[in-house]
Amino acid sequence: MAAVRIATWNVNSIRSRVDRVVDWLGRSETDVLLMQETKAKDEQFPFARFEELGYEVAHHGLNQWNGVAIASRVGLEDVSVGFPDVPGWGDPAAPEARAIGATCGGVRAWSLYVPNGRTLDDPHLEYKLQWLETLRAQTAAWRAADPDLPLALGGDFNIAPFDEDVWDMSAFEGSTHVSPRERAAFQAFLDDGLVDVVRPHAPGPGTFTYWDYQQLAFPKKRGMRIDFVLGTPALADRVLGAAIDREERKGKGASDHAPVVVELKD
DNA sequence: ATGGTCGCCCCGCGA
Repeated sequence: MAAVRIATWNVNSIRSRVDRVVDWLGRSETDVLLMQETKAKDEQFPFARFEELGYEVAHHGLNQWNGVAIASRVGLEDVSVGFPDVPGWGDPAAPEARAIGATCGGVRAWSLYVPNGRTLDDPHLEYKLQWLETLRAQTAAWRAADPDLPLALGGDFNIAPFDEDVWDMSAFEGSTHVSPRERAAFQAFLDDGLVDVVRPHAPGPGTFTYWDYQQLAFPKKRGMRIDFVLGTPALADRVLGAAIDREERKGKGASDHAPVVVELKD
């Protein structure tokens, strides 16, 4: 088999975006697509549109708010959802975090939608931080059990880890996504030895994955880098290249996030 | 052209 291409994409509603998503899949030679914000219940997900292209799909969506999915044409095994020990997890009424994992082509891949946090004084921010710490500890446990695990954590982290990851820090004073506590929660993954496998291939500043729909943010280049693929060393060693496909942010009917693509050698 | 939110299933709210 040739190289494996893994992508993560916050699609902002799969039902409103499915034509664009499957068109992109057909063109991009992506083998494993991690999707977030499908905004669909499981019974609403358009599985057939992926299956007819040769992809298996696993979806985890409890309500209209978020929902995550993995589409793979290189196998989809050992699917699991969620982190049950996180408060709020599994509450169907919670418009909050979702996670789904599977083994695809020998890589353990997770599609993550990290809680937004809303505002610095909102209880959802504490939930976000707790959720991230639970994920970090879980990831560390998996790695302790299998040091050579090729693991990819892909998704919308709702954190801009460095100043260069937003267009203007002064516009984010008092905001979530850039606060020291959120950045520390992200940095903890890096301190554990996980690697942002995209940044070396798509360096900043001004390299973003998300642009708000409002106020002409995209043409004005007012974006944020909040979508990431973090890999274990066993995965990072296999990275041939990575890119943010900002072309997909263009035009009518675009998601507000661009796909982030990582290519791995066998 | 990349052009002044979008998408939910509720008509406001979260992002």
